[in-house]
Amino acid sequence: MAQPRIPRERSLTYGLVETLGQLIVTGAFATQPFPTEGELSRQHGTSRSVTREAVKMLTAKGLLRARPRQGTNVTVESQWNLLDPDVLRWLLERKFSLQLLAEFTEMRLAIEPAAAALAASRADREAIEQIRAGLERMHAASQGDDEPVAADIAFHTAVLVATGNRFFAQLDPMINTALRISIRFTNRIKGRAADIAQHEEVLDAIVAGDGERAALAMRALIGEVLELIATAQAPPAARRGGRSSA
Amino acid sequence: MAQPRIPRERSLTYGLVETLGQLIVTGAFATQPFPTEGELSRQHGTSRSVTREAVKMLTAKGLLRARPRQGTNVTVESQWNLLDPDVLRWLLERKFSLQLLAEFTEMRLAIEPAAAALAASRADREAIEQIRAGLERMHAASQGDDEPVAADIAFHTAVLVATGNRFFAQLDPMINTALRISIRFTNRIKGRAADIAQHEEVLDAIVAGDGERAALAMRALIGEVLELIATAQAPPAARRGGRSSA
DNA sequence: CTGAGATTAATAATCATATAATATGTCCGG
DNA sequence: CCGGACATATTATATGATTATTAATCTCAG
Repeated sequence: MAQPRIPRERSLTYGLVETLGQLIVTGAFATQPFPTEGELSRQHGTSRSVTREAVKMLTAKGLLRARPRQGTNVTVESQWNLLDPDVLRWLLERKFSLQLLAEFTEMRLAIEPAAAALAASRADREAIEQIRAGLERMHAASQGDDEPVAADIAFHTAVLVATGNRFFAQLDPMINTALRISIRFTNRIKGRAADIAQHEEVLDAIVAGDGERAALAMRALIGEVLELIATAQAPPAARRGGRSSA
Repeated sequence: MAQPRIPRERSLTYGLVETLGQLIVTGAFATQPFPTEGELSRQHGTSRSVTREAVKMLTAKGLLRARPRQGTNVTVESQWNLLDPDVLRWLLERKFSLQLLAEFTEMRLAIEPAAAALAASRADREAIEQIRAGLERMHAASQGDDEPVAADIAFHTAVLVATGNRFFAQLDPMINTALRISIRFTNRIKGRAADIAQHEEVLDAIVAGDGERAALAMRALIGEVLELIATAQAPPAARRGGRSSA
């Protein structure tokens, strides 16, 4: 009679959202129709309440659309809300593509230099301390005393917050999510130590209140990432010794 | 026994989301605690299912947080997802502030010039036709033959889509929502006819494939809006004949 | 008095079931 | 061939009961 006491770090509903979200983005329902409410409940052993709420959340993320009698359907990919950290994470983790990573980096190239410039003109002492703390974590990480990915993310988050602009700050969860996967990729290509100096340049410019220089430094930083991705995307024939792709 | 047949354009759940969302952003629960599940059902005459699903959607938008025993609470404003069109609309319509509008425009200033540059380098014939169509609607609107707000929005949407970058395209619903209110404001300050030429410059640059010029033109366009807002925000003493604010 | 640990109680989370509303297709009469 | 009545599948809504979680309270040894 005693339930197995499965400790779940999240509720049943969120667990189901996670499971279904990953299935959807990987195209599990591209050929077969999306299950009906009752079928979902049976397949995943959850009540209809839980099922319904999970479907509702996925609808809010733009992945599903439910209508009476017609059933629940997966929407076309262009309607998926990439700005939602969950959706973005599912795509990058379960259906990774350099193309998507390139598009994401392209957007960072628009956002973050502007954020650095705003930070230079407006960051208060506390905000600058946060940026500095991120940089110091990167230094520590290069010595093996901190987690390099977390350190890098802390730096970029601090810059976004330092803008004092709520919209830039709101982009943080999404950028953090993608950055985590992005770094995983770029780390395989080049060492981290090299660009700590570039991050330092960004901080210096912000402290000096020089928005233009801060933007340029940030642009250089992200531009390099974009180039790395573009290189990896280039047809293998253009690279030495690459395996032919077909 | 016949139900009153109230035609509801949206479901009960979405109606409740709308109602509660507006109440939350206007601070209706700043002093009093947020009602419990059962109380909400009674107050709004909806079932617990509907109530729960509405709460879940507002949780996804970052406005609420529900925990057993503690109840459901309104989160701190910094956690509200401004990138969600609903949240943004509620804020701008029900709790308008020039400060928020300024921050939004600041972000457009980062996004849209970059989008214009990308469009210049990548837009295909179809995408350019969409931008041109938007511009032509603006012309028509200046003659009273179209809706000026819709025309302006169509133009900016077309540029975002023309980037071929899914992230820029995804920003569209949010920018559209805020633009609708933004234009309502700036229209009160200046006539629209003046800046059609500037929009034309953006299109010309994109057609010519000149990303830098396209970005500059777009930046000028949005920069003017930001200046308008900044002027309106300036302390009344700095303006001629303004009423004292206290 | 104090603090750690056990107990209680309030509330969301989940489950189960029933009814209503709404599209979608089918069939029949014209 | 067409249009409307009707059947049907599925989501939407409603309701009551049970379970899990956790803040608050109480207990009691120190």
